[in-house]
Amino acid sequence: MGVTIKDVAKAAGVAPSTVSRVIADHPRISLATKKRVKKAMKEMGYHPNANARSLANKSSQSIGVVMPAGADNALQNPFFPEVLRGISNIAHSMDYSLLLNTGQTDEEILEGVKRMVHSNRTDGIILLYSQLNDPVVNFLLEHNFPFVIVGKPSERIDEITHVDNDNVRGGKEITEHLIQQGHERIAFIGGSTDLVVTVDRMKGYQLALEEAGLPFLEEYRIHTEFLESGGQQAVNELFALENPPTGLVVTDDLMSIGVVSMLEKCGKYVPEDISLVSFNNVYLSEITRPPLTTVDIHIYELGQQAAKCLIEKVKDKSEPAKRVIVPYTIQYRSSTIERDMPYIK
Amino acid sequence: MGVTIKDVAKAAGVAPSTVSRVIADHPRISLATKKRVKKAMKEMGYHPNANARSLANKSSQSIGVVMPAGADNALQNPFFPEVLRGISNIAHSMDYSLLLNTGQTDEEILEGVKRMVHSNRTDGIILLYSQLNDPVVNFLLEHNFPFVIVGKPSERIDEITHVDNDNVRGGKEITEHLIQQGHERIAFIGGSTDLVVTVDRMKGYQLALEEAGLPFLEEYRIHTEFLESGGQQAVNELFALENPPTGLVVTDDLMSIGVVSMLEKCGKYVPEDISLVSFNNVYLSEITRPPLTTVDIHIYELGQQAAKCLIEKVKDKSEPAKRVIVPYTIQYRSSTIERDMPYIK
DNA sequence: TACAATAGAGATAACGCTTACAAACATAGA
DNA sequence: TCTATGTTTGTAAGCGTTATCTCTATTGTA
Repeated sequence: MGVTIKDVAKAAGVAPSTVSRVIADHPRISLATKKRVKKAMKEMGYHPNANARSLANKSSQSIGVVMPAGADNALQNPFFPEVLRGISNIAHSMDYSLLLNTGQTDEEILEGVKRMVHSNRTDGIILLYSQLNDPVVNFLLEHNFPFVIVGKPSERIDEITHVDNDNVRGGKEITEHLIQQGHERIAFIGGSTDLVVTVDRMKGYQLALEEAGLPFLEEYRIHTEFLESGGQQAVNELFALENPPTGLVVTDDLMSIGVVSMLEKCGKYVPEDISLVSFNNVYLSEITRPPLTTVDIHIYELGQQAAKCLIEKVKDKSEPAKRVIVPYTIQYRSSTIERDMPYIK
Repeated sequence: MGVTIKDVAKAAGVAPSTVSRVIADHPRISLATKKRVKKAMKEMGYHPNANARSLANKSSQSIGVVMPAGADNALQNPFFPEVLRGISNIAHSMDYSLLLNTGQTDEEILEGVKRMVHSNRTDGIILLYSQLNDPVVNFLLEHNFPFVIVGKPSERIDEITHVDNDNVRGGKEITEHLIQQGHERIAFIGGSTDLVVTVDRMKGYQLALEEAGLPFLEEYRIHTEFLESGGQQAVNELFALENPPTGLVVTDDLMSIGVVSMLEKCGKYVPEDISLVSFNNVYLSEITRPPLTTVDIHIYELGQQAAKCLIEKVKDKSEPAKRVIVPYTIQYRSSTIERDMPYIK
């Protein structure tokens, strides 16, 4: 149905291989024929067939993007469309297509990745999450298939190209902000400890506490997804403590919104009764009430960098594993407030 | 590098075509050889090359998904990951891949779609938005390329398969809820009128007002993106009116959160001072404060249906244009409150 | 002037798979 | 025994590109 390279060749009075060379912008081709062929291509509305190209080239000019498994609402996090935008931006500018992979379960994801890789549909893969002992990572590593992780690999970190923020430092700095405002009882609310990002941010939180000589208390740590009503209960318990916290470090803006809401149910207001700091700086954190003081991790750029790294790696398989740290900035807004009450033993 | 069909054929002592037939589950193949070939495939770790397949088949077993242009924050709307999940679910189960297309501008989008179509990389396309006079739609229509719209086409509606909610009725019903609660001065806040969904929901709003004998006032309608600070100003103006509204119909949960926040800046609280109803029922609308009374449009199912329709259409091009209406439900939560104050002329 | 070097373009063989079409084989009916 | 019929498999020609090799002019050099 479509116009093929042969049709163009015939029309331009050259051989198919010549047309191919024109497409590839081969140097050994005279300006005259180049023009003639290009004209013919335009006139006939010729567009190369990507599948044929991929077959001959053994390269698909497309990169796979893997979202975490989510039967739950985690995927509703604006983080994902935003990284996608960043990735898409670079991919587009480099003439790569995006192949998306999602799934309800980890097995489904793995299966999808296997398909992508084995079927030669993609040249490389970007993982939009990083969790402990991920079979997908192992698979990719085993097959020596180019991939990059957005986030920090949970193991074999030196072998895996990844783009990340310095979440430990970010966690530390944002916690310090709370400390500087006079808070001494600061709790931590984060997602699953299987997620590397949670662990890192908590490390930063711990570091800040230690440096300030504040205790790092077990009962001040909550790990929840806020999908189950368990979240509410955990928060309740936190404030039923003898010495409830006055400051909260929450690892995600979306989660923060849930927390603010839960607190209010208990009659606690942010920031009047309790200060809260958060991570990601999605659009929401600006329009919610109160606007959140949050670590802006520059999601869009994370995506861009990931795409860049991957394409480099795809073009030259011998490219060594790299680590790109996208600097964060802190958005100071109004979810925290000065506090001078001293720490009560 | 990879194992090819020939390798398997040799190993199993059959011809390549036989292997191919085994893959395709061709009926005219003896159980014995089928087993033998399958065993060989497994042992050698054979996986068909998708590009070669697509080339021979003239079908790529993959569907393109087009997100709206967004240099702005509109894409951070949880709507998108959610439809994607729905689409992905069906696609996966039917062994289709997902090709994603985004872009900063409308031109970029169009260009991307053209590439997808011309390069034979995709068998069909799902549009995740519907706007007035969309060049993408025209292009697809012109080329008679299978596609479906999530939403309502702005024109040639009978020629375009689309899956949508009854947004007019939804708009009407949710507005009626406000009216039943005694509200008589109800304003409307929505996105651009270029978006069909905005128009439809507004129509429903208007219908409800008219049926209840309430006036449909120009000054009660705001169209904004809430990205520009213009949003704040518009809301200010609304409440500077002689008779400010006591009820608000907002076309999107994300927008609602912005509105609630803006109102609070003006010292107005939802639902105490003003009731608010909304659309979409994303996860956020449940965890925000107050939890929003909102029209649940079943985003996930929209995605599923769209994928199903597209795949049908792809498999049989002569499939007529269809219209699938996913029923909505209303989530009553606590962003509205009874009001008995009568309408003041 | 002769001969190597080189630029420009054609022929042809992959790339891995599908699919008529043909061939081989077995079975049954005459 | 021989043809007719049906089942199972093989052969080979694409699908649309790219890459390699070859051939012919043309240019430069001794």
